[in-house]
Amino acid sequence: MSRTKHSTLPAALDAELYELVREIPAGSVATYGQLARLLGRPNHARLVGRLLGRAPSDIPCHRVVSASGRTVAAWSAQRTLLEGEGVRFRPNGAVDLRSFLWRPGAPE
DNA sequence: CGAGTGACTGCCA
DNA sequence: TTGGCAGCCACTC
Repeated sequence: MSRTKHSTLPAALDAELYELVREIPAGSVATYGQLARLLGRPNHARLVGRLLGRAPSDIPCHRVVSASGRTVAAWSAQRTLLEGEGVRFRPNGAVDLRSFLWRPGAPE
């Protein structure tokens, strides 16, 4: 186990998170808190963000935004990628979650 | 072991 | 609608 015994979180958490993000269809977005909740850790939204930052390029982490619909400030390409999938942004620079928020289990 | 930091969230003025 | 504040957890110094 590379992970030290001091870790309070299961090592499988990151693997589950990556699979979850892969389930997000193009043209939809999810929030950090939403993913954290699906993982059974509603308070770990910040951890989700950290894991996504360390996530491999195979993960469409650009489909994850904050609860306000705000994209990563230091990641200008994220907005470009989302727009390329059909996601529209509001004048204030935030995603219109009301229309593009991913709904697990719902038909596309 | 304490303090600071961060791809966050929800409540309140 | 916008902005400020506290709570949250893991990592780094």
